[in-house]
Amino acid sequence: MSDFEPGRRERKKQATRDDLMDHAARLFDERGFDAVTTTDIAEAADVSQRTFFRHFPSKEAVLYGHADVLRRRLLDEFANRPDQESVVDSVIAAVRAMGGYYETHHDETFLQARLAADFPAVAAYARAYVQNDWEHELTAAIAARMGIDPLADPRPEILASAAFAAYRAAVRRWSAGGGRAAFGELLDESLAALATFPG
Amino acid sequence: MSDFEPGRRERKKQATRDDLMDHAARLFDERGFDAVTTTDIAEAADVSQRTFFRHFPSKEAVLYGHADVLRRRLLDEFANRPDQESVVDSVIAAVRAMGGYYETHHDETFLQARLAADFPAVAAYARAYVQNDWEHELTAAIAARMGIDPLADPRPEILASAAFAAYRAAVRRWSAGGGRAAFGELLDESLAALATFPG
DNA sequence: GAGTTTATGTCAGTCACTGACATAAGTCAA
DNA sequence: TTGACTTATGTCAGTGACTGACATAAACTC
Repeated sequence: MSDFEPGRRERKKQATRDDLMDHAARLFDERGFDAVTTTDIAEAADVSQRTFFRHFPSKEAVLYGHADVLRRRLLDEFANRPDQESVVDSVIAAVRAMGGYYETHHDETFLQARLAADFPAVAAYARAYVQNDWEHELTAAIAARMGIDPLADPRPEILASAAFAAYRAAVRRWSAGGGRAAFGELLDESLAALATFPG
Repeated sequence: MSDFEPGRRERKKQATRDDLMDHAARLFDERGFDAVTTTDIAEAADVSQRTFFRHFPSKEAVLYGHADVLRRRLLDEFANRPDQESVVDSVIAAVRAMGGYYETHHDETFLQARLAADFPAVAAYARAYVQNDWEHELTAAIAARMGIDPLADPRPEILASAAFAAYRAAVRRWSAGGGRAAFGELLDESLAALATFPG
């Protein structure tokens, strides 16, 4: 299938990328976002600062290096929902599919939430790049499923945006509780409000 | 009332701020966002670059110097809606109240839309700071009106987020049409999808 | 083993943004 | 009017994110 065994070059590249992400997370955790420079991260991973920026387009991006994994979960789940299901229920299931990542990657996701709460630049990046990307892709998928043009009809965008608002509300509650609650349950509670909107 | 006649110092400060905004808009319009430096803007307004950053926290912010005017319209309109009106209708009216600004300030708002379409940093700022702020305030107002805690109940955030998704959809259609359509009508069409959500 | 591709290092540069200190203009009271 | 104060601005020096250009060595291909 698509899981080709990559060559040594590709493996080393991935290893460098993972190293950068790991050391960045550790340093951000220890000192906070602002007190860590991209040079600090690069040196911790034993590469040049230039290499850091070849792997990540910004200092914020290294914190969300797995965003594409979540995006894939979202879109795969949506695509696999049965056709007869309502679009809202499919959207709920798709966003719900992202929730599992918070339980299997607790430290990573909780660090993201903590830093987003403490550092406006992190929150802005998450909102304007990460979530915006997810929302945009989900909007396109919804429109395709509905057979309409997302540029002409605002409904797909509204639905996707509402779904991610529920997602953010769940993250906020989870983060406020110290990350101890089961994220999946909070997300379910939050998404339930969608099904009964504007309830 | 609150419209005190400000003193000369305050008037000069406002004049400097307005100068910065005007020259920034002109330069952005002529050259695009990236090709204008904060020093360019400061020099055009005949002040130091340091003064630019005393008035605006970032290069992006000068483009949205009137965001608080729109925020006020949003919140004032929401607060003035009759109590017996449904919350969704009040939200629609509140967002609708922002629409008039696009007609009285066509060049300014169209420039914002054009730059946001062309420069990711502008779009990110608009989304993560400007709209996020409006959305947050509207969320708080909705929660107060509903008598619930916006941190515990996701519904206010979902509603506010859906409303601004409709707003963005209207801006996108307006911008794509070269700003020639009546923004208020596009916004009305977009917001109509809210009332029938998830229609 | 030769030729090609590419991930990385090095270097120099731009520019957004900030703290510290000095100054002049505006404000307010005696 | 004068004098004390507040504050908007200028100047200066600095930090750090991010980028283009060029060189090199490792990995890949044939």
